[in-house]
Amino acid sequence: MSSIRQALLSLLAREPLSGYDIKQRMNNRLGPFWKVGSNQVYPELARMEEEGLVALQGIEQHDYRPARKLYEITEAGKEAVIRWTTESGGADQYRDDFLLKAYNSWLVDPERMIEGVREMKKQHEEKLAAYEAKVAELTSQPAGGIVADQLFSSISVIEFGVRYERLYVEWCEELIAKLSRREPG
Amino acid sequence: MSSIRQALLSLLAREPLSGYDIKQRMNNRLGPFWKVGSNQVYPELARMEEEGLVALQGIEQHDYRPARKLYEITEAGKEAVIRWTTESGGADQYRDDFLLKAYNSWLVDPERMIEGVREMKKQHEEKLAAYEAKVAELTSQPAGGIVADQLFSSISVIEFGVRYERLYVEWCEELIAKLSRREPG
DNA sequence: AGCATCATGTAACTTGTTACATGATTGT
DNA sequence: ACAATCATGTAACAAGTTACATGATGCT
Repeated sequence: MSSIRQALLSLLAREPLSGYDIKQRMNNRLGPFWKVGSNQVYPELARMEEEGLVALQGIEQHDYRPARKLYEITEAGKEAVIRWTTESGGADQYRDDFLLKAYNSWLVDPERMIEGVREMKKQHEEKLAAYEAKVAELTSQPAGGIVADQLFSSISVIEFGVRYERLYVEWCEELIAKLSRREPG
Repeated sequence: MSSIRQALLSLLAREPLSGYDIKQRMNNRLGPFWKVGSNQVYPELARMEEEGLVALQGIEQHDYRPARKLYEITEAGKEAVIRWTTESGGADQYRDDFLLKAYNSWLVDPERMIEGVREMKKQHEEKLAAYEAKVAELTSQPAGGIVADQLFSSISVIEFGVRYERLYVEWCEELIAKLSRREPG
């Protein structure tokens, strides 16, 4: 099963959404955790509707705006998400271009390399700040019932992001330190 | 520029290799950090040879075995790696199916979810052990000159892997603890 | 007898990415 | 005037995965 499909169903399991909503959720809210384009969202929604995993709940029309096609998950869709969520699968392989660049660090001038690492560090610091803000925002939200469980799940995931970015930043710092020692002078 | 191409060139920058060697290096040595199939390696090598980034160094023939086509990196190839390594690029987006499953944890029975998390934790513990062994192996290797720099680069990358797996295992443990609290009883 | 290893590759298929296309309105 | 936002989609291309194909030897 394709991963976008899983992502869409996971979002729709929480609330009815339009294709546009989904794109926003993925690119802004949880992004840059997962990015998708309209080309993936709309055709996949159509395919899932055909297969009965989602259903068109209705079409909203606000003034002049283009019509919003709201989709909701069906029972079959919910079952599919639950099945996938509980089924066991191998760990995804981690893949990052920048690690490959670090693997090539012996090839290039340390000073040049340090520049690149600093830049990367900065980018991850920004992500870290964004995730931390998001955790704070979600944590301060008082809620009960099913929503509390949803919040708990969301926070767990973003918490992972926070730690991941922290680890990345620390690793960059140490790499810079090590490369500095190698520098002539 | 495709990532496999970069991976192949990064390996060939260190020493001449055959397609088979490259596959082994990626799937065993550094794997499961990065997996490739022969379908990606051989055509890419051929393409890079056409473009003058690598050159056929010679063909080895040991007894009965199929001929080994040894490739070496050219000056143009080396320049391309260095250019790519020093050029700045956006941080890769992190993507992991299991996080999406965690995002759906509110949907499923906590006990079922805990099972899945335990399984995932185990897989990452295994990767952690493998990376730690690799770091130990590389650290104990005495070497000087250019090889020392190559070793330093390799260790940096695997060190990242060690920390990443450690973080993953810890996160799994905490998720299990949190899910346990949610369980009825 | 049957499977794994070494070593090369091809073919078919599924995913993901980049760019294009439309069209009204609100903000600069 | 020009860009951005809302909202839908299509088309063309690039990348990655799974399965297939060959053929000798060594191990169980």
